[in-house]
Amino acid sequence: MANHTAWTEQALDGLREAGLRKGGARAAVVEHLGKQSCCLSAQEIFDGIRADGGAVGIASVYRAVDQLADLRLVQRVDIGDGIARYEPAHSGGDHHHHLVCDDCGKVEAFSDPALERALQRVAGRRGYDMAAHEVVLHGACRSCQR
Amino acid sequence: MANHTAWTEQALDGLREAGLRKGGARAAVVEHLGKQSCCLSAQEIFDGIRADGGAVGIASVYRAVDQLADLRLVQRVDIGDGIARYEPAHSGGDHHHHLVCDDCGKVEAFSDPALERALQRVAGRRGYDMAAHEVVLHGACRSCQR
DNA sequence: ATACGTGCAAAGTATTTGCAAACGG
DNA sequence: CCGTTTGCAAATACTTTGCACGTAT
Repeated sequence: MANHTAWTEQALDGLREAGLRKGGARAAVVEHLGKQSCCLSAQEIFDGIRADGGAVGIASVYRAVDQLADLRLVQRVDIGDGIARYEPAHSGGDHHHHLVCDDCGKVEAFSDPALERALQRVAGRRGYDMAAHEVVLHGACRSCQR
Repeated sequence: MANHTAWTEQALDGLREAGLRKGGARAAVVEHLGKQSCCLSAQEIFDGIRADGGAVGIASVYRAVDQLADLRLVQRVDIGDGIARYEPAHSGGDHHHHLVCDDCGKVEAFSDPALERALQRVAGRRGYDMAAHEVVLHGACRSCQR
């Protein structure tokens, strides 16, 4: 489970290979994302870094997640509230998607191999070289049903 | 295939049942959406109605799609560019999802029963009463690969 | 008649960009 | 050193809201 550190290093490596320097803000964003398991908005990343004593600008957070997304090191997640969220792109087995409760706003993660297979099949059938994909389920969670 | 009209009527019915009056802007949005098969942004709906000679305000378009989404008559689609899109919610067999080419920006629709089954299974397993779901595949389309 | 719907313009939020100073290699 | 990165503030883009007027029922 402690592959957070693993992702952090993989991300820093990826940035270096892309010819990007390791500035303070970029490193702080990578480190903060590496500590999280699920998706965070730019504002949440910004607040989190500040809470840890870091002094970054929100613009740098946006620039960092944008570059990381371009390099496929982070996955952009859109749960439908108009706020972009970002999470480490797990090339390995941690890959997951999201269940959103429209009632209480809770966001849960899930993963399902059959779903992934179906997606691969669809992409192949259409001749797509699939770089990423996103699945969001909306509904009422168990506790919100009545 | 001419269930566009069918959806239009279903949507107007739904609005009436919800106690909403049939104002000009709302009707124009429903009619315009009914003519489309795939997702449109608020701006595109606005432009389309204007092109047809209608005179609506963009605010009314946003209000209309918002109400239609609340009534589950339209599905909100987020393809990752920060612009919300909307399309008729096909309760029937027209249900589909989207393939986005990150290179040329093309958006294609697809549907896959195995995918739907996998989603239902996941929701059931987690005790979710699934109201909607969205699947977006990103990648390079056949023509953009080289 | 009266509450609801609409259009416009102003406000609000999330995100991007210009730029001079700080910094990494 | 020199080009990249950063933080700030201003700009932009999409969406929402306030309000006076129009309209459906």
